Amino acid sequence: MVEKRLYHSVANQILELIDSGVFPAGSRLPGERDLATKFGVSRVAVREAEIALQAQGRLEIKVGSGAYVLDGSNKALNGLPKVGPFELTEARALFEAESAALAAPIITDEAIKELEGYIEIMSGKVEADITADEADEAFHMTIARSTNNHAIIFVIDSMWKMRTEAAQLQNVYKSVCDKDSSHREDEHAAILDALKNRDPATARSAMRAHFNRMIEALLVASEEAAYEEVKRKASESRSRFTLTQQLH
Amino acid sequence: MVEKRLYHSVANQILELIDSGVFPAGSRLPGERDLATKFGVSRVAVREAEIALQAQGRLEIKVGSGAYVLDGSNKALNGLPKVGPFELTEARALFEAESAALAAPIITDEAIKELEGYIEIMSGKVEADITADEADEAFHMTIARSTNNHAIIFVIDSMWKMRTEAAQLQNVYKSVCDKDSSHREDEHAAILDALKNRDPATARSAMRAHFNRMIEALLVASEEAAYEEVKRKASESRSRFTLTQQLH
DNA sequence: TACTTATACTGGTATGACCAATGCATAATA
DNA sequence: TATTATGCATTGGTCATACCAGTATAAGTA
Repeated sequence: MVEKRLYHSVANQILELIDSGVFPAGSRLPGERDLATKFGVSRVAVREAEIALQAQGRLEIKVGSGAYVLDGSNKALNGLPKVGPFELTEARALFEAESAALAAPIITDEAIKELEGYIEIMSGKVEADITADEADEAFHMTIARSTNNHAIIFVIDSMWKMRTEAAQLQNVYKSVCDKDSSHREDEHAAILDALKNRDPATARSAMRAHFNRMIEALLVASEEAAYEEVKRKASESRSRFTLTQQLH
Repeated sequence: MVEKRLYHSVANQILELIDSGVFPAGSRLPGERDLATKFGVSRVAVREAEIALQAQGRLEIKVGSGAYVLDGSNKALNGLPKVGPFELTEARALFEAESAALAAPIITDEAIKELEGYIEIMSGKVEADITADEADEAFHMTIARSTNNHAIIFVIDSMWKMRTEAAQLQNVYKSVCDKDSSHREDEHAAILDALKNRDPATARSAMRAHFNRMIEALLVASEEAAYEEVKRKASESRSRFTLTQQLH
């Protein structure tokens, strides 16, 4: 990873030390002067790094005492929480369905046209300067923006920026998304259709179905995986989610 | 406002200049050296302030060129988006209702007890080291945590941290919350009751009703207000929200 | 033993210096 | 004249050093 600013690099090095257990939560970091010599940089760089980490909620800096490690086990590099693919998809199913329902009665014709464009890009029928995945995100964000509700827009945008915690989970997630691309078209078309009809209830259920099927695919993929951790999360997610499905 | 670190103060001064229109979006800030002498601080303090603002997405710093103001008209001091009370309550109605529905089947007895405690605190029947408002927030966050879904917990927590953009709107919001305190007890009791019965559908509708009533109160209060801006947002919010209500 | 005090830390801030990237005015060129 | 090359002033990035103000702990005192 290339860092433009030196303090980014220093911050990442500090995070590595924390995550590797050298400095567990609650412990005190070495002084800025020590870290500076240890990393071969000036004290300024260490200060800026620690300030950045403090802003991300990973450190608490006490004057005259030191910098203390906060429990950041549930936080990713970007400050957003670490979430597994199951709970992330579950949350999306719930929230994006409501987003679609809210958007349906008030979505503009321009937004509809935009959505049609993204679907074409995802199908690969037209040339575009964005990838299919980027078009996927744009599709969902355009619906969110159509709610005209900034809180909803922020929330859904945040969920797109969250990343899964573990590498193997992320790989499972990615492979599912790839295999999913065929279904994706139909499901997006169904969502768009409901929006065209300005039908909130259908838009909601179509969006739910979209994510529900993604969860099902995730469950299949995770059961094929060799990791117990993945299987445990799968069963957790399934027991909750199946119940919710029955309610709609 | 008391700032612990100097760069906080400097960052706020820079933000004031931006918000007051001295440096509009897209414009270039004076050099770090100029700002340092202007504010009567060292260049280090200015640098740290600009780094913090960059992390908040308010500035873009280009080496050799300068610091450029990004459009932050929709962002509050804490980095979260500025949202009006209507859209915020609307988003809460949607998302927290789903949160309650998801939590209902799996909420623990311990969490139920905790919720009962918060209700007692809000009613003023018991002494506590937290205020009624803090108990209110704790009530909702406990439900969110009961979903066991970190994405949902993060989202609902974020919405509690959002603040309304304009002072007059905030006052309207606050006064409504105060007048609402009597209803609040009953509504919270209804939510708790549904959770006790592990009934997702009822929990969802009870939570919706809770926020729906708050929106109604907001609309009444805003129509009494003298500001056209408030009235406009009220009508916007009502036209959307009434429709959504019919769907559940 | 209990309390005060001295001292060696810590982070916070300031200053001045130098480097590399940038951008613009100027000069050299086609 | 239009275009390109060049030089220099400005900007952010980094460093070394110094000093200040809290903090914590060991030494000293009652």
